[in-house]
Amino acid sequence: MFKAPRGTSDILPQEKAYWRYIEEKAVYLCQLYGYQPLNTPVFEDYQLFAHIAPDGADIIKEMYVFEDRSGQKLALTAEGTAPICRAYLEHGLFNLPQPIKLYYIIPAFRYERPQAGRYRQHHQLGCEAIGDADPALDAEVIELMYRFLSSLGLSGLFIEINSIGCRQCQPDYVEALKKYYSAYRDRLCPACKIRLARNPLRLLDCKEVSCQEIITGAPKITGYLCSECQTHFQSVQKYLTELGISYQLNHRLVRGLDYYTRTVFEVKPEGKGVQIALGGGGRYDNLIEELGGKPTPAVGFAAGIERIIIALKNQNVIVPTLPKPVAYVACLGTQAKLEATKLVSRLRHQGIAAIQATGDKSLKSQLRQANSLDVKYTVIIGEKEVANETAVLRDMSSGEQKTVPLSEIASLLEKR
RNA sequence: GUGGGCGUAGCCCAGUGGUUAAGGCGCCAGGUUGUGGCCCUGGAGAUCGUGGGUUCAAAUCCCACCGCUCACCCCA
Repeated sequence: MFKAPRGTSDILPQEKAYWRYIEEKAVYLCQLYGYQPLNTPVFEDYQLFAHIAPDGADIIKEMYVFEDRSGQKLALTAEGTAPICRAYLEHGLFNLPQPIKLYYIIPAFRYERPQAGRYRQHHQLGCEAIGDADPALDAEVIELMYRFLSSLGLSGLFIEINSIGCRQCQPDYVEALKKYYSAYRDRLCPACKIRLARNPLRLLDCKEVSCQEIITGAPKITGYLCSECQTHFQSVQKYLTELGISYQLNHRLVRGLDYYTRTVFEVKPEGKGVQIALGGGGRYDNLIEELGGKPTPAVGFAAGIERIIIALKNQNVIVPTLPKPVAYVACLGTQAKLEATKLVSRLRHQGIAAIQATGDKSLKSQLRQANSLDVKYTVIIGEKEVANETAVLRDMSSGEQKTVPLSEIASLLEKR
């Protein structure tokens, strides 16, 4: 038997209730904040993603890379920001008044070992504000992300923010960090030895007990920010405070993707066990230039839909169920079935969700099915009703029923 | 990529070497003549994840692979 590939899953109707709920909230809030939908393809030129992280980075190694029949090297979308920037450039969106605000819900693919909240195909809601360096946008994006998650009914969310500087000041900090760490080289965990050489900022993120002490004494990036970055970061914080968004400064927060500059942030749910980030993002003022555009500042976030669903379940948030059919049309006999078929069609044309009994089931089993479908009404058409051009309309919760003219069924149901 | 736990019908699960693999949920059909939800009765549904091995005999022991899961790594 075939199974869904590892790290992927089918989303069954019951699960879809969560998706509907999340997507509706997302679409509503995004338009409320002035973000417009833009969808990018599920695969892109492989080279597009080469810009989001250094060569040896995991996210590059974890990409689904393949060649199509023409030999072009492609990759399944690994994250949403680079494709959005590509589309921004490709369609000349920089010619419109800036900033451009876009959102998307797309699948993203990473070949990694699956576990809770980490899948080979997952889905992200992302929002990007491109073309303006205003710290008010950083705050707006953070507020939007926070509001989105809390409006879903999630509680205990906490936001962490940090600034990782810009091309001017970050290198100074990285130097200082390297210098500090080189004194402890032999005490570092194996992973950190690699980080020291390859991606020193990630040293701060290490969870190894033996490295904690070293991290504590490490220089903090906030001490190395250039005056512009400092001012920017302070403004972001001021805006957040004014907006009533509470946040925690975490000078150890760095993000895995290469393109981030200045503001970075994450949202996590409180609770025991691992705290996986529901969403994260930051400013990426260099990415568009790296992709071949003019220097263009931008800021955005992405939230993981599957992770949000996990959090909703953990917190026992009740989500609205998917709509149920209103009427079930049962029938007895060939002639009745014909009438039932016509009635169901008429009901549907009038916007009344209706289900027709199919097969040759007994009335008993038809009603059983109606019951399990949780319909409000069952319409029963038998020999007698066919002869009289009537139908029995049964209210499934009260069990009351009456015989009415067939032609009136639709309008009777419409009123309820 | 590293390490731990697990893998019995659609779902939950009993069964740790020996006749036709148990139960619950769900599903299907009945409980007289055209009526659901409760109850009762019956039925269908399992190559016991896959492939090897040990043994007279394996769902039960061993190995490999696959998958699930948890932690690490990384990330949404």
